[in-house]
Amino acid sequence: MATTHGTDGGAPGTYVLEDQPGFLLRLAHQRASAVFQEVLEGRNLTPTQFAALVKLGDTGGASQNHLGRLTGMDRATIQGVIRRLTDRGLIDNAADPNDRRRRHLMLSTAGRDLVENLLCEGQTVSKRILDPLKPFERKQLIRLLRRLS
Amino acid sequence: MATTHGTDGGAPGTYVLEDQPGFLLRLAHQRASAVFQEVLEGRNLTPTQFAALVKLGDTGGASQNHLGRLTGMDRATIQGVIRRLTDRGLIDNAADPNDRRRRHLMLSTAGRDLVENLLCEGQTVSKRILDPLKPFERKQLIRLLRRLS
DNA sequence: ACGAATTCGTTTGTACGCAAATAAAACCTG
DNA sequence: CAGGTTTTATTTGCGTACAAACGAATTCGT
Repeated sequence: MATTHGTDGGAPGTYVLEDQPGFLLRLAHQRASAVFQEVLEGRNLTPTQFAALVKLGDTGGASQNHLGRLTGMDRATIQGVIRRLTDRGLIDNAADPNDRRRRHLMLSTAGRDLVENLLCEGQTVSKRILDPLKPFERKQLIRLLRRLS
Repeated sequence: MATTHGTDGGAPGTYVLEDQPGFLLRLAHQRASAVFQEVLEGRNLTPTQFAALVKLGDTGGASQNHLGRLTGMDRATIQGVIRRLTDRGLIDNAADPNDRRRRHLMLSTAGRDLVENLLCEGQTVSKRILDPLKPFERKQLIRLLRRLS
């Protein structure tokens, strides 16, 4: 007999929005962003800004496009993100002498200090997002999500 | 010994962006939206618009805020979504006689026809999103995502 | 019944996310 | 080395997503 749930179709006329992966991913992402804002309240930082800062810390410096690839933002998106972080003095934004098309991005001293202080809160965000799951399920979810993209 | 992966922290100074659930959810959601656009190419419809239409078909009619709650959109967001769908003649948007604050929303005839034709493509979208996973993993992922929100 | 609190919808402002067009610089190839 | 292609960054336009403030309508407590 056909169940209402499951991913294998069900009855011909059946389409349960709440069971579709796209819909569930949208809601899960919304909740993740909400948790981020809650934990980093008052920091005035978005998840994408945080990602850009962390990756810039990891790499020690990158071009705008390259950083975008590392953090999953296209050129139009990363442009605004970098502009806002540069305006706040968290990123040093210099022309690349070797390739005048590129902007060489680095964390400023203030940026480096900020990231260092924020990594701990980043861990808290991840823990809170995964809070509804049992430990082994958290690893499962991470593993499955990695394989989706 | 501590591994580089896993959700239980790892070494004190370690924060691997690619292992964080928020970052992975953002990427997965981006990919899901891309698949949606690909499958429904030329339809000029977004995932949220699709969700609103489907839910309006399920319920047979709802107020704007109520529909927003069902589809995970806040008032400001659902407002624009409904306006665009109404402008395109897919939704009938009437004043509620019982409560003059509310707008009573229903699928128009064109909207009902469209949704009926689109449900099949919706199934295709879901299948394509879950394509990288084995069948039992697809059910696992859906189950875990449901518990996150 | 009346004032307070709540709900509904709108509007404004900020920030992703992406398509498409543009300009400048670097590259490749003949 | 000249001409075409590719890469980098910017800009415009549209569509979510959400906070905050607002007016209008309803509901609730007393």
